[in-house]
Amino acid sequence: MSTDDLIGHVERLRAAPLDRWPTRDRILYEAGRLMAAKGYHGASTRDISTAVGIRQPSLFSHFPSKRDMLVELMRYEMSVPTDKARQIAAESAPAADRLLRYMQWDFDWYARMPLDLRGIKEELLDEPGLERFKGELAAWKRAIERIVRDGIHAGEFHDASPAVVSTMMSSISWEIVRTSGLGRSRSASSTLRLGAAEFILRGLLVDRG
Amino acid sequence: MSTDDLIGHVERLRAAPLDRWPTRDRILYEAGRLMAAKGYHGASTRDISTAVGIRQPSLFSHFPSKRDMLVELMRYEMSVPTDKARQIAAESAPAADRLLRYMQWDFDWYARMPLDLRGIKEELLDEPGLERFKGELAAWKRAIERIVRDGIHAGEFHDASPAVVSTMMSSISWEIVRTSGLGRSRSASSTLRLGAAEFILRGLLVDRG
DNA sequence: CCTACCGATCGGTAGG
DNA sequence: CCTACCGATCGGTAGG
Repeated sequence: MSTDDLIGHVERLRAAPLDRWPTRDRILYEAGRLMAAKGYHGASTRDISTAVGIRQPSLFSHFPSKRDMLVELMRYEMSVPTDKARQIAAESAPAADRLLRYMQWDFDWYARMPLDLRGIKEELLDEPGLERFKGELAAWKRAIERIVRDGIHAGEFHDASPAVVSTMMSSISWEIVRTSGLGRSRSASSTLRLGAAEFILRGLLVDRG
Repeated sequence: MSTDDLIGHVERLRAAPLDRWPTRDRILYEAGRLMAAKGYHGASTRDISTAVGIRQPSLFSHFPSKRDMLVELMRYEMSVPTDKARQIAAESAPAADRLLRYMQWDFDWYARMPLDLRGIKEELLDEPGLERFKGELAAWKRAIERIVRDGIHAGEFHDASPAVVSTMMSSISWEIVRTSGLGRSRSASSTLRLGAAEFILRGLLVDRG
């Protein structure tokens, strides 16, 4: 599935109640929830199947292995935002515009994500078969830091460290993953969403509007 | 062990080569490293004992259970900084002073930590027997946000969201845990350490010095 | 999507 | 700190 297909699929899931989701997506939902609570290794395939309401071996007619559930969640967590960051970084609008627009898209993507991505951690990229996501993570970072560097070069931004900015941004996305999502309270994360983008821009802009 | 004892113990570990550490600390070191790489559940007691160079059952003459290794690591990760934050928050110096001083201490604590704390995640607080650390996490947050609120009230700081500030700060600490420590490169984290404290203060201060 | 089942590995104990 | 070993649980397969 392409990035646009994944985005469209998420829209459809958001529009339907959980018990109307295809089994495959319900498996992904419960796998995400349990990996968030117990970690990837701590969430057993029996836990997942019980939550879905099927028997453990039935999982393997939807996914060839537990790892493939993780790979699918990783696409939502990482591949889609990386694609979006690359796309916005390549535009020619002022850096402040691009950075704000990306942050809004990013924070919104995670805040409205119907799957639970809290268990999808960077260390899992060391698991065999997940190495390819390391390249995507690096590409995301490169895209964001390119926007910051553009802004510094154009005199819009202070001479801040691009790495500090990308770090703070991904930390905030992660915090949004942690505090929002289906079934969790969104109020804390909505304060964060608005406050953080403003805070980051305030720290960067030479001319504070 | 009290907070001061833990701080002193860390100083001593830092001063000695790993192979001169007491077995108990070498176990903690390898447990931390492996939990960072594979998660708490993914790091088996056999993995840990092999890394230490002893047999698996020998671990249990140093720790009553695997969970107790986690509890000990949690003390370094959480109890010590919470104590320090509470202490600095209670002082009467200007908020900007206190905030900067705490950030310097905090970022330095994690940057020079000889144990690997990357596997010590907030979700683990839901494990049975670890609930008490939830209170410490809340106390840390309360202490930081009290400093920010003091600063806003005194007119030193903009009317920012205290929750956004504490979130950004803990995200940065976490990033330092991820990028520094024994055997990892410290250069990225030293940029972050200096840049982030400056960035946060710049975003807060009414009068940008 | 089910029942029946596999070999491997888990955390931990007994006893020295 | 060791050897020997425990019952429980793991991810996954066979065959319908």
